[in-house]
Amino acid sequence: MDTKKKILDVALTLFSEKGYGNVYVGQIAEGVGIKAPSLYKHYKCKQDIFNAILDEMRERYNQKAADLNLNGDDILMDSEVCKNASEDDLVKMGAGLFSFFLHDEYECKFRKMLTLEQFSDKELAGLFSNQYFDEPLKYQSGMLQFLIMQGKLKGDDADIMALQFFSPIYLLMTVCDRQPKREKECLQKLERHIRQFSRIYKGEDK
Amino acid sequence: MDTKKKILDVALTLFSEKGYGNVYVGQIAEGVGIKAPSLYKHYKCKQDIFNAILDEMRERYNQKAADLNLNGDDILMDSEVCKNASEDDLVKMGAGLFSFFLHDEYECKFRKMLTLEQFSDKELAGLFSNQYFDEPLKYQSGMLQFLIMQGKLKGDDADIMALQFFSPIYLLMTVCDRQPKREKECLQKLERHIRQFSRIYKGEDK
DNA sequence: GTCTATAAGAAGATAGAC
DNA sequence: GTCTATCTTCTTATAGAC
Repeated sequence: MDTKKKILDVALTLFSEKGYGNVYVGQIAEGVGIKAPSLYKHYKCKQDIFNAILDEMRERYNQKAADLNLNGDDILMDSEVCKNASEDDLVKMGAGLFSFFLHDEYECKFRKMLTLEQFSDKELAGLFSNQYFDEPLKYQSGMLQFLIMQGKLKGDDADIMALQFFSPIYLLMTVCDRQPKREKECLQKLERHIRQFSRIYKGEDK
Repeated sequence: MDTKKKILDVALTLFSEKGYGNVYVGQIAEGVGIKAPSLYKHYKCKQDIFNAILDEMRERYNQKAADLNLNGDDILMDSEVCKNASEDDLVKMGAGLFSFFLHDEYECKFRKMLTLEQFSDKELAGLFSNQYFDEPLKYQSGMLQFLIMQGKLKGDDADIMALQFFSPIYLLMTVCDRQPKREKECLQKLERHIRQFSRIYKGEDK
C-alpha cells in the first residue's frame, strides 16, 4: 500500500479530530504503522504533511468544479429535477445530500479540519468561506434563479433565497458534526425546513 | 490590577486565536506582563486556566439567562416591539444584534474559542450547541410563536421559522469571524434576508 | 524505506530566593 | 507574588545502520 498516501489519510483524520497543533508526528506514524523517523523519508516536515493535505483538497475541489462545468447544464439538469419533483422528492434529495456531506469520509474530515484551522491564516479562512459559503450559495442561487424564470417559484432575490435555503442545512450539519447522536433530530428539522421552504416560495402560504 | 483576572483575559484572547494546544504558558505570561512561573501562583496548571475561562463563561451565561427570566416577559416585550415595528425597524434590530455579537469582545472570543475546541470533548460540544443553536432557536421560536398567535405572522411551525430566521444570521456571523473585511457585504445580506423573511411570513408574497 | 539512537530545543511545571 | 534557575518530559527532526 502507498505509504505516502496513507500518511495523508491518517494525518487528516487526526488533524480533523484534534487540530494541527495537538497532533504529534509520532501519532501519525503510529497510525500508519511505522516509526516517526520513517515518516521523514516521505515528507520534509510536519507542516509539509499539512500542506500536502491542502493540495489534495484543492485538487479534489478543482476536479469537482471541472466535472460540474463539463456538463455545464448540470445546474439546469438539477433544476429540471426540482421542477418536476414533488415536495417529497425535494426532501429526499435534500436529505440525501445532507447525509452524503455528513458521512462522506473526506468531506467530513476536510470540513472539520478547516473548522479548526480557519483562524490560523487568511488563506485557510478564504478556503473555508469558499467551500462552505460562497460556492454552495452560488450554485443554489443559480438553480433557484432558473426555477424562478420557469415560473416554478416566486421571488425576486435568488441570492437571498439560496441563503435561506442553505443556511439551515449547513447549521444542522455542524450540529451533527459535533454531536452525531443528534442526527435523527436534525434530519427531521431538515425535512420540515425543506417542506416549508418549498411551500413558501411556491406562494402556497398555509 | 487583578492579575488573576488578567491572566484569563489574555488566555482567552490567545485561545480564541490559536486554540488551546497552540498557546504556550509563556505567551500568556508575556501578555500579562509577568514570567511564566509567576503564573503558577494563580493557577495550578494550564488546563486550570482553560477551565476557569469556561467557568466564567457559564457564569455569564447563567447571569444572562437569569436576567431574561427575571423580567420573564422579555420575550413578550420583544414581540411587542416586533409587532409594532416596521420592516425597517426589524432590520435595524437585526443589524444591531448582529453587530453586538460580532464585535462584543467576550462574545466574539468565547465563540471563536468554542469553535476551535468543539471537537475536543463532549461537554464542549454540548456547550457550543447550546449557546449557538438550541438557546437562540428556543428564544426566537418563542417570539415567533407569540407573533403568530397575535395574527401578526402566518405560519404553523415556529421552530422551523426560527431556524430559517436564525441560520442565515449565524452563518453570516461566522463569515465575518474569519473574514472581517466581508462585514459590509454580510450586513447587506443580513438586511435583505430580514426584509424577505418579514415579507414572506406576512403573506405578502411579492 | 524502515529502523534505532540521539540530537536539539521547546514547553509545562517546580524550587527556592527575594 | 514575582523572579531566576532548573527539572522533566515531550516533540520535531537528523544520522547512519540495515
